[in-house]
Amino acid sequence: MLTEKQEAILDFVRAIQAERGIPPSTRDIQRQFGYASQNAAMNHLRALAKKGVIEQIDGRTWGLKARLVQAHLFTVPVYGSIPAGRPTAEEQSAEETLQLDPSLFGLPARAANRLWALRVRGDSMTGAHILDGDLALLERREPRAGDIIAALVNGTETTLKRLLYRGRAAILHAENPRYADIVPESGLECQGVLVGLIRRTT
Amino acid sequence: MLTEKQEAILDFVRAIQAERGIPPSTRDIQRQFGYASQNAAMNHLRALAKKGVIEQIDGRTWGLKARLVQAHLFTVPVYGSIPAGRPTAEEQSAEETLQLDPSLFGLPARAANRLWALRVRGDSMTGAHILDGDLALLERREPRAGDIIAALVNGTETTLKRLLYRGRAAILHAENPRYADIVPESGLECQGVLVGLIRRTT
DNA sequence: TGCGGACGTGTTCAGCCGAACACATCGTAG
DNA sequence: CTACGATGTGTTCGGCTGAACACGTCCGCA
Repeated sequence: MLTEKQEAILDFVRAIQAERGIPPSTRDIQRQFGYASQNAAMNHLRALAKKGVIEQIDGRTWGLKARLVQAHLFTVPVYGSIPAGRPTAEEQSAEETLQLDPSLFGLPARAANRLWALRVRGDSMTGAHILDGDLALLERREPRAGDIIAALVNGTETTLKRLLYRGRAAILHAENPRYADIVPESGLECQGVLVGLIRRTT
Repeated sequence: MLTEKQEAILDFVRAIQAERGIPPSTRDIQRQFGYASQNAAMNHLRALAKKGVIEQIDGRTWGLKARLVQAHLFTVPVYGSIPAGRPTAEEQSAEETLQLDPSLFGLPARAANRLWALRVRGDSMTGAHILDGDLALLERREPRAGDIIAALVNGTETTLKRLLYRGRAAILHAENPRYADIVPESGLECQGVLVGLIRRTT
């Protein structure tokens, strides 16, 4: 979605805006990244705006929408079940959105735009103490063996499974003996790695 | 403290800043109040700054210092283990504090000062899918049968147990067969009822 | 081989911004 | 009566800002 540079710029804008309320000017960005020209920053801001993550607040100043800045909160989209395709930052398809303090899960600020949440359905992960109705917090990143990941199976729906390797073959293991392991035929599509869990018990 | 005009200006600044994140310029204020001179606004801003309700955010822009806009977040104290006595609102003894959105757990605003959190130790509640290291969110209120509660046993430490009744006698049931039920001798001291759970998996 | 996108330099320009200075009015406290 | 603070007007200035234009590099893709 975002290039590496664009993400760096976005992080900087977010940091400044969270700290002092006002986003950095193009020349602030220029200085921060050592650009010789103000236009380098301008180009990135325009690119970020085209991708919808920032906007021009008062017709001049480039910054994040006010709601996304509040204190040091992340705004995380919550999905019920994910239709085919990767969950992107398009929040249109998100059921709702939720605000949480990243320090709760020990997440660095730059994880902000890689986070999303999934409302867990079914009992396939009860062995890992993840229940129906729980809210799984996921980060879009490369999974490691043993991670619990949200994976796209059958190209239709996203499910939570533990990623294991049998030799070189990846298998998706349900933490419930009533469910069989899934062996992805073609490439494995990982949409996120579990980093946190939120449960409502009332 | 503030004059009538100053209060009007302050309200306007607050409104604009809440809406778009960036406070109005002196000329915005001038237009809003129909001043013929920008200096009228400047004078008021300087007066407000002298009284401490406003400051210069980035060396130029005048705006509110406090983030009075901050969503509807609860500040919840987090305890490791609770020493004897009831966990009160004194946050001095809290290990840390945590900010969360009450809507995450479907809690009404008036629950704010009844909430606290406990860092779970031990495996006595794994049957209820509550693990060592989890953060249990609790509300101080009268428990009902079947609730998972934080109870003070032996007058020394707080543990999480399920509250059951055998006839009229209350028993504290660990959701783990390796732990025996506890039958409180004297009155049962309930410090909170489990309303939510937060787990960090990384 | 050519095209376009990401990325970056160098420069100029019009507009907005805070700041300052000079000055006026009014009511109130000493 | 005087001094002062609150409230304004009118004007000017230097600095910062976003925007635009021209130009250049690198890399992947058709």
